[in-house]
Amino acid sequence: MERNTRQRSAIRDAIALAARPLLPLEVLDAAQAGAPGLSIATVYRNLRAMVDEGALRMVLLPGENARYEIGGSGHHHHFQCRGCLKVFEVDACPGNLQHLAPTGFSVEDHDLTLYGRCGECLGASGGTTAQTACEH
Amino acid sequence: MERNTRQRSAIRDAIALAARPLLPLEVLDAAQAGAPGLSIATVYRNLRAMVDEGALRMVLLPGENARYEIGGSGHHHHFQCRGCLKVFEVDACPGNLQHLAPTGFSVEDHDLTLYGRCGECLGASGGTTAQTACEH
DNA sequence: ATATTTGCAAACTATTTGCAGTTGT
DNA sequence: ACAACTGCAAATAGTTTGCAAATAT
Repeated sequence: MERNTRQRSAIRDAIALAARPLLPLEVLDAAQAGAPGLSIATVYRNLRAMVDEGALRMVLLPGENARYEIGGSGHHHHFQCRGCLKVFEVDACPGNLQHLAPTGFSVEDHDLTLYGRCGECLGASGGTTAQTACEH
Repeated sequence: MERNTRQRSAIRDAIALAARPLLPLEVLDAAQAGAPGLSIATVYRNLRAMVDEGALRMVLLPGENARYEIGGSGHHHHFQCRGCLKVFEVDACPGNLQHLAPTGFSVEDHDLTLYGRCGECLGASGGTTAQTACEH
Protein backbone atom coordinates (compact mmCIF):
# COMPACT_ATOMS: atom_id res chain seq x y z
CA MET A 1 0.00 0.00 0.00
CA GLU A 2 2.88 2.35 0.82
CA ARG A 3 5.11 2.94 -2.11
CA ASN A 4 8.82 3.22 -1.91
CA THR A 5 9.65 6.41 -3.71
CA ARG A 6 13.01 8.04 -4.11
CA GLN A 7 11.66 11.02 -2.15
CA ARG A 8 10.41 8.98 0.78
CA SER A 9 13.70 7.12 1.18
CA ALA A 10 15.71 10.31 0.97
CA ILE A 11 13.55 11.85 3.71
CA ARG A 12 13.82 8.83 5.99
CA ASP A 13 17.57 8.58 5.43
CA ALA A 14 18.12 12.25 6.14
CA ILE A 15 16.43 11.97 9.52
CA ALA A 16 18.11 8.70 10.43
CA LEU A 17 21.49 10.13 9.56
CA ALA A 18 21.03 13.35 11.50
CA ALA A 19 20.78 11.56 14.85
CA ARG A 20 18.86 14.53 16.25
CA PRO A 21 15.37 15.93 15.63
CA LEU A 22 15.19 17.97 12.41
CA LEU A 23 12.91 20.77 11.27
CA PRO A 24 10.98 20.25 8.02
CA LEU A 25 13.29 22.68 6.22
CA GLU A 26 16.36 20.89 7.53
CA VAL A 27 14.85 17.65 6.25
CA LEU A 28 14.18 19.23 2.86
CA ASP A 29 17.71 20.50 2.70
CA ALA A 30 19.32 17.22 3.71
CA ALA A 31 17.02 15.06 1.58
CA GLN A 32 17.46 17.07 -1.61
CA ALA A 33 20.85 15.41 -2.01
CA GLY A 34 19.17 12.06 -2.56
CA ALA A 35 16.06 13.41 -4.29
CA PRO A 36 16.75 16.39 -6.55
CA GLY A 37 13.76 18.66 -7.03
CA LEU A 38 12.16 17.44 -3.81
CA SER A 39 9.48 19.90 -2.72
CA ILE A 40 8.58 21.07 0.76
CA ALA A 41 5.00 19.85 0.29
CA THR A 42 6.26 16.34 -0.25
CA VAL A 43 8.41 16.61 2.84
CA TYR A 44 5.40 17.59 4.94
CA ARG A 45 3.23 14.85 3.43
CA ASN A 46 5.82 12.19 4.11
CA LEU A 47 6.62 13.39 7.60
CA ARG A 48 2.97 13.14 8.49
CA ALA A 49 2.56 9.74 6.87
CA MET A 50 5.61 8.32 8.60
CA VAL A 51 4.48 9.67 11.96
CA ASP A 52 1.06 8.01 11.51
CA GLU A 53 2.79 4.82 10.54
CA GLY A 54 5.09 4.99 13.60
CA ALA A 55 8.33 5.30 11.64
CA LEU A 56 8.87 8.85 12.90
CA ARG A 57 8.02 10.76 16.04
CA MET A 58 7.09 14.42 16.18
CA VAL A 59 9.18 16.39 18.66
CA LEU A 60 7.41 19.44 20.05
CA LEU A 61 9.33 21.97 22.10
CA PRO A 62 7.68 25.02 23.66
CA GLY A 63 7.53 27.89 21.19
CA GLU A 64 9.30 25.93 18.44
CA ASN A 65 8.11 24.46 15.18
CA ALA A 66 7.73 20.69 15.13
CA ARG A 67 10.84 18.60 14.60
CA TYR A 68 11.01 14.95 13.56
CA GLU A 69 13.11 12.06 14.83
CA ILE A 70 13.21 8.32 14.19
CA GLY A 71 10.35 6.65 16.05
CA GLY A 72 10.43 3.55 18.19
CA SER A 73 12.68 4.71 20.99
CA GLY A 74 10.74 4.78 24.27
CA HIS A 75 9.72 7.69 26.48
CA HIS A 76 12.45 10.32 26.62
CA HIS A 77 13.01 14.05 26.72
CA HIS A 78 15.02 16.72 24.89
CA PHE A 79 17.72 19.26 25.46
CA GLN A 80 18.00 22.46 23.47
CA CYS A 81 21.34 24.21 23.26
CA ARG A 82 21.11 27.96 23.71
CA GLY A 83 24.23 28.38 21.61
CA CYS A 84 23.47 26.52 18.40
CA LEU A 85 19.73 26.02 19.04
CA LYS A 86 20.00 22.36 18.11
CA VAL A 87 17.92 19.78 19.93
CA PHE A 88 19.30 16.55 21.39
CA GLU A 89 17.67 13.49 22.84
CA VAL A 90 17.89 12.95 26.62
CA ASP A 91 17.28 9.42 27.81
CA ALA A 92 16.81 10.14 31.49
CA CYS A 93 13.43 11.04 32.99
CA PRO A 94 12.48 12.44 36.39
CA GLY A 95 9.80 9.73 36.72
CA ASN A 96 6.31 10.08 38.12
CA LEU A 97 5.39 13.70 38.76
CA GLN A 98 1.91 13.23 40.23
CA HIS A 99 3.10 14.91 43.43
CA LEU A 100 3.68 18.21 41.59
CA ALA A 101 0.07 18.66 40.49
CA PRO A 102 -2.62 20.52 42.45
CA THR A 103 -4.78 18.32 44.69
CA GLY A 104 -7.63 16.75 42.79
CA PHE A 105 -5.76 16.73 39.47
CA SER A 106 -4.64 13.46 37.93
CA VAL A 107 -1.29 13.37 36.08
CA GLU A 108 -1.10 10.97 33.14
CA ASP A 109 2.01 12.17 31.35
CA HIS A 110 4.55 14.97 31.12
CA ASP A 111 6.87 16.80 28.74
CA LEU A 112 10.25 18.06 29.81
CA THR A 113 12.75 20.23 27.97
CA LEU A 114 16.19 21.08 29.29
CA TYR A 115 17.99 24.24 28.17
CA GLY A 116 21.68 25.02 28.38
CA ARG A 117 24.87 24.49 26.38
CA CYS A 118 25.78 21.40 24.42
CA GLY A 119 29.27 19.94 24.73
CA GLU A 120 30.38 21.47 21.45
CA CYS A 121 29.20 24.98 22.31
CA LEU A 122 30.68 24.78 25.82
CA GLY A 123 34.01 23.52 24.59
CA ALA A 124 34.49 25.82 21.64
CA SER A 125 34.34 29.19 23.33
CA GLY A 126 34.66 28.57 27.05
CA GLY A 127 31.40 30.21 28.05
CA THR A 128 30.39 33.33 26.12
CA THR A 129 27.82 33.08 23.38
CA ALA A 130 29.10 30.35 21.13
CA GLN A 131 27.00 31.02 17.99
CA THR A 132 30.09 31.26 15.82
CA ALA A 133 31.46 27.89 16.79
CA CYS A 134 28.37 25.94 15.71
CA GLU A 135 27.54 25.52 12.06
CA HIS A 136 23.86 26.42 12.68
CA MET B 1 5.17 57.08 27.83
CA GLU B 2 2.66 54.24 28.15
CA ARG B 3 -0.88 55.41 27.72
CA ASN B 4 -3.82 54.06 29.58
CA THR B 5 -6.34 53.17 26.91
CA ARG B 6 -9.68 51.50 27.34
CA GLN B 7 -8.39 48.62 25.22
CA ARG B 8 -5.26 48.07 27.28
CA SER B 9 -7.16 47.99 30.57
CA ALA B 10 -9.74 45.60 29.18
CA ILE B 11 -6.98 43.26 28.02
CA ARG B 12 -5.13 43.35 31.34
CA ASP B 13 -8.36 42.86 33.29
CA ALA B 14 -9.45 39.92 31.15
CA ILE B 15 -6.21 38.09 31.85
CA ALA B 16 -6.16 38.95 35.54
CA LEU B 17 -9.72 37.74 35.92
CA ALA B 18 -9.20 34.48 34.09
CA ALA B 19 -6.72 33.16 36.64
CA ARG B 20 -5.26 30.87 34.00
CA PRO B 21 -3.19 31.44 30.84
CA LEU B 22 -5.33 32.62 27.93
CA LEU B 23 -4.90 32.39 24.17
CA PRO B 24 -4.95 35.67 22.20
CA LEU B 25 -8.42 34.84 20.88
CA GLU B 26 -9.69 34.11 24.38
CA VAL B 27 -8.27 37.47 25.45
CA LEU B 28 -9.98 39.20 22.53
CA ASP B 29 -13.25 37.53 23.40
CA ALA B 30 -13.08 38.35 27.10
CA ALA B 31 -11.77 41.90 26.60
CA GLN B 32 -14.38 42.89 24.04
CA ALA B 33 -16.85 43.26 26.89
CA GLY B 34 -14.86 46.20 28.26
CA ALA B 35 -13.68 47.51 24.89
CA PRO B 36 -16.26 47.16 22.11
CA GLY B 37 -14.74 46.96 18.64
CA LEU B 38 -11.41 45.77 20.03
CA SER B 39 -9.36 44.24 17.23
CA ILE B 40 -7.11 41.20 17.33
CA ALA B 41 -4.15 43.29 16.14
CA THR B 42 -4.48 45.50 19.19
CA VAL B 43 -4.64 42.44 21.41
CA TYR B 44 -1.39 41.13 19.93
CA ARG B 45 0.30 44.52 20.20
CA ASN B 46 -0.69 44.94 23.83
CA LEU B 47 0.20 41.39 24.80
CA ARG B 48 3.66 41.90 23.42
CA ALA B 49 4.07 45.33 25.05
CA MET B 50 2.94 44.04 28.43
CA VAL B 51 5.26 41.06 28.21
CA ASP B 52 8.21 43.37 27.42
CA GLU B 53 7.20 45.55 30.33
CA GLY B 54 6.95 42.55 32.68
CA ALA B 55 3.24 42.88 33.37
CA LEU B 56 2.50 39.63 31.53
CA ARG B 57 4.33 36.40 30.96
CA MET B 58 4.14 34.32 27.80
CA VAL B 59 3.25 30.68 28.45
CA LEU B 60 4.54 28.27 25.81
CA LEU B 61 3.40 24.67 25.81
CA PRO B 62 4.69 22.11 23.30
CA GLY B 63 2.69 22.23 20.08
CA GLU B 64 0.36 24.97 21.36
CA ASN B 65 0.00 28.62 20.48
CA ALA B 66 1.33 31.07 23.07
CA ARG B 67 -0.88 31.86 26.05
CA TYR B 68 -0.56 34.80 28.42
CA GLU B 69 -0.75 35.05 32.20
CA ILE B 70 -0.13 37.78 34.76
CA GLY B 71 3.60 38.26 35.26
CA GLY B 72 5.57 38.56 38.46
CA SER B 73 4.97 35.13 39.93
CA GLY B 74 8.26 33.22 40.16
CA HIS B 75 9.45 30.10 38.35
CA HIS B 76 6.61 27.61 37.93
CA HIS B 77 5.16 25.09 35.51
CA HIS B 78 1.84 24.23 33.87
CA PHE B 79 -0.72 21.49 33.67
CA GLN B 80 -2.90 20.93 30.64
CA CYS B 81 -6.17 19.07 31.07
CA ARG B 82 -6.81 16.51 28.35
CA GLY B 83 -10.52 16.91 28.86
CA CYS B 84 -11.13 20.62 28.53
CA LEU B 85 -7.66 21.53 27.14
CA LYS B 86 -7.35 24.38 29.61
CA VAL B 87 -3.99 25.20 31.13
CA PHE B 88 -3.41 25.71 34.86
CA GLU B 89 -0.46 26.97 36.85
CA VAL B 90 1.55 24.45 38.89
CA ASP B 91 3.66 25.92 41.67
CA ALA B 92 5.81 22.89 42.38
CA CYS B 93 9.05 22.17 40.50
CA PRO B 94 11.25 19.08 40.35
CA GLY B 95 14.32 21.28 41.04
CA ASN B 96 17.74 21.02 39.48
CA LEU B 97 17.81 18.58 36.56
CA GLN B 98 21.48 18.77 35.64
CA HIS B 99 21.80 15.05 36.35
CA LEU B 100 19.42 14.18 33.47
CA ALA B 101 21.57 15.75 30.74
CA PRO B 102 24.24 13.92 28.73
CA THR B 103 27.77 14.23 30.09
CA GLY B 104 29.46 17.41 28.94
CA PHE B 105 26.20 19.34 28.61
CA SER B 106 25.39 22.16 31.01
CA VAL B 107 21.78 22.63 32.12
CA GLU B 108 20.70 26.22 32.80
CA ASP B 109 16.93 25.93 32.86
CA HIS B 110 14.00 23.67 32.07
CA ASP B 111 10.37 23.64 30.99
CA LEU B 112 7.89 21.12 32.33
CA THR B 113 4.31 20.45 31.31
CA LEU B 114 2.04 17.98 33.08
CA TYR B 115 -0.87 16.37 31.24
CA GLY B 116 -3.92 14.69 32.73
CA ARG B 117 -7.38 15.59 34.02
CA CYS B 118 -8.26 18.68 36.01
CA GLY B 119 -10.47 18.37 39.10
CA GLU B 120 -13.54 19.52 37.23
CA CYS B 121 -13.14 17.09 34.35
CA LEU B 122 -12.37 14.20 36.72
CA GLY B 123 -15.32 14.95 38.99
CA ALA B 124 -17.94 15.57 36.36
CA SER B 125 -17.86 12.29 34.50
CA GLY B 126 -15.92 9.84 36.63
CA GLY B 127 -13.30 8.99 34.03
CA THR B 128 -14.47 8.89 30.42
CA THR B 129 -13.85 11.83 28.14
CA ALA B 130 -15.28 14.78 29.95
CA GLN B 131 -15.47 17.33 27.08
CA THR B 132 -19.15 17.98 27.72
CA ALA B 133 -18.68 18.91 31.36
CA CYS B 134 -16.25 21.74 30.68
CA GLU B 135 -17.41 24.95 29.08
CA HIS B 136 -14.41 24.96 26.67
C1' DA C 1 -3.03 -0.62 -15.78
C1' DT C 2 -3.90 2.06 -12.19
C1' DA C 3 -3.73 3.76 -7.65
C1' DT C 4 -0.29 6.32 -5.19
C1' DT C 5 2.80 10.00 -5.13
C1' DT C 6 4.77 14.22 -6.74
C1' DG C 7 5.50 19.38 -7.75
C1' DC C 8 3.33 23.53 -8.18
C1' DA C 9 0.39 27.05 -6.81
C1' DA C 10 -3.27 28.44 -4.12
C1' DA C 11 -5.43 28.17 0.55
C1' DC C 12 -5.15 28.43 5.38
C1' DT C 13 -3.95 29.80 10.32
C1' DA C 14 -1.54 32.47 13.56
C1' DT C 15 0.89 36.58 13.99
C1' DT C 16 2.95 41.05 12.49
C1' DT C 17 3.09 45.44 10.19
C1' DG C 18 1.99 49.87 7.29
C1' DC C 19 -0.95 53.45 7.31
C1' DA C 20 -4.37 56.94 8.06
C1' DG C 21 -7.40 58.29 11.50
C1' DT C 22 -8.38 58.52 16.79
C1' DT C 23 -7.30 59.43 21.51
C1' DG C 24 -4.79 60.17 26.01
C1' DT C 25 -1.99 63.44 28.28
C1' DA D 1 -0.78 69.91 20.06
C1' DC D 2 1.24 65.75 19.29
C1' DA D 3 3.09 61.35 20.18
C1' DA D 4 1.10 56.97 21.27
C1' DC D 5 -2.58 54.03 20.11
C1' DT D 6 -6.22 51.99 17.30
C1' DG D 7 -8.69 49.42 13.46
C1' DC D 8 -8.29 47.79 9.06
C1' DA D 9 -6.19 45.45 5.45
C1' DA D 10 -2.20 43.66 3.54
C1' DA D 11 2.11 41.02 4.55
C1' DT D 12 4.50 37.12 6.56
C1' DA D 13 5.78 32.34 8.07
C1' DG D 14 4.65 27.67 8.56
C1' DT D 15 1.78 24.15 7.01
C1' DT D 16 -1.95 22.01 4.18
C1' DT D 17 -4.50 20.95 0.02
C1' DG D 18 -6.42 20.63 -5.05
C1' DC D 19 -5.05 19.20 -9.26
C1' DA D 20 -2.83 17.45 -13.35
C1' DA D 21 1.34 15.03 -14.53
C1' DA D 22 4.69 11.36 -13.15
C1' DT D 23 5.81 6.89 -11.13
C1' DA D 24 5.89 2.43 -8.44
C1' DT D 25 3.91 -1.94 -8.41
